[in-house]
Amino acid sequence: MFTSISPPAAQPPAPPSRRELNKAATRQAISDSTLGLLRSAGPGNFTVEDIAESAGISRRTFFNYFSSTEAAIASVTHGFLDTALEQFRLRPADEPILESARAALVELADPMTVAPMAELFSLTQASPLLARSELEAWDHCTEQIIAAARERAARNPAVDMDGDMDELYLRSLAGSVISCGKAAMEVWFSRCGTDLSAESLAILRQLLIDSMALLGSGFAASAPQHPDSPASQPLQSDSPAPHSSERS
Amino acid sequence: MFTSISPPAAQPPAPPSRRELNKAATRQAISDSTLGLLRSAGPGNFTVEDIAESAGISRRTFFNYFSSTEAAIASVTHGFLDTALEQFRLRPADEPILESARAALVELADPMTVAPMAELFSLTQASPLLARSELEAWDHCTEQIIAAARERAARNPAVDMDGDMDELYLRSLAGSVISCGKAAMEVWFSRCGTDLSAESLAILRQLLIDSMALLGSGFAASAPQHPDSPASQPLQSDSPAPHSSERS
DNA sequence: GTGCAAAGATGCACGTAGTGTAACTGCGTG
DNA sequence: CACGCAGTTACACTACGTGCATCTTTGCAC
Repeated sequence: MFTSISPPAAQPPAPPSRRELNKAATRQAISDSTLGLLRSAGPGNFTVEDIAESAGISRRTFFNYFSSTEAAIASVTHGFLDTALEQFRLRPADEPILESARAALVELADPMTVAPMAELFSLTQASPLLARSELEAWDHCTEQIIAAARERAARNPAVDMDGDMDELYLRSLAGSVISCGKAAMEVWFSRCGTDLSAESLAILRQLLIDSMALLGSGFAASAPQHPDSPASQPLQSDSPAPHSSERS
Repeated sequence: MFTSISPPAAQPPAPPSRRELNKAATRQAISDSTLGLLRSAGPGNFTVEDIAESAGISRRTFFNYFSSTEAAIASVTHGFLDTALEQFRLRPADEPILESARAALVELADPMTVAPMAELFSLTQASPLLARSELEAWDHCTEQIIAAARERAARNPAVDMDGDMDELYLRSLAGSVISCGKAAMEVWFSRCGTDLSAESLAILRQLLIDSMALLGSGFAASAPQHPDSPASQPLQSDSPAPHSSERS
């Protein structure tokens, strides 16, 4: 993937200037140092000055990149959710949102992608100090999904956007999707910890699929009385997943 | 509908001791002073010392009650969500969770209950500073719902709790319910602002009902193509709640 | 009432978080 | 090479949150 000759004009693809590079490197160094201290010292047991020293920068510079230690830590979550959003955005516009979400989430069950998240989960266990920025990250992702879904609908005149209903619909759906994805992640971690083996990732995939299926089925309109009926049809990850649209 | 609120509470029926009373009064004074400053100065434009002075206490005492200004502000949201949880908990144990949630949420559409929330919404508009504690409050409510639902299931041997599925089910459902309730509140506020008239509350009720219906129907497995079909038909609270389309 | 013990409020000090500001350094450009 | 600018750094300052010692209030027994 050589982006040929794109001097400094293109917006996203080719600004490999020295300054941008240094900035990215510094940002990464800060993030790494923060994670390192989180590992060695534990949450709440190190200061911004420690991070700065570890990253080889000044305390002031840290705040030029992140507004707080929590923000630096949450950059992991942001990166994780950004890949999900990326996947979501390049789904076909006429696809049901739930199906797009399912597809995007399943893409996350990849070693390189979940590894940082899994470690973050393990490091922030029983530490409400860090929960704040995490919640913010998920909430931010919700807003992004709303924006993406709205833009998708705008490009898709087939669905009539009744100005009255769409706002509630979009916000409810996006929030629920995020909540279910989060729930799947939480259950997965509580079950598999930081295990990144193929079986563990398969479980994660299935949990994500199941949570989306629960959402799509309206949670079976009741309690999970029949483990076979509501959402556990063993649909495997890469097969087309017919996804029978269950309308009422 | 007078819920016959007797002066003391249920479990702690007789602790009107002087100490408890003073503590409650101080706590309320702090909360009031904080809200007052939020009104007069705006978010981020006053310090803990200002609150303490306004409440007639010392700065140190403030921190004996709240860990931060945000926490003091979020006490409003906590109170709001606590009433919802209270309603949820006294629903019959054999009722579907979604229906219980719907009933509990509709109870919130009461002037005395929503008034503080509505004002908080208006005061914290465009202020991400306060969003953190708000998110925490909603998240805390989610955990409470999970706990309540789990306890309910434990007392209801009819539903078999498959140890494998229930965790994902509970977390997904609870998170989705909260997300939808939140979405309804947000839409309501963006539409009605701090209007607490009967019509406005009817709209809120209907939004809450609609969001739960969306959830129960699996979001119609698609986009809201038919404004009449997806979620608005079955239940009307007590007023037709005329839907007026306004678009930006 | 008086005395006592515990709970709570207060003042003080300390470390840390963020932020404004001005000086400084290295990269990009003419 | 020199200039301009993005980015870094040092410094100062306000505010936050907490530990600790002290003082005041409350509850209780006598």
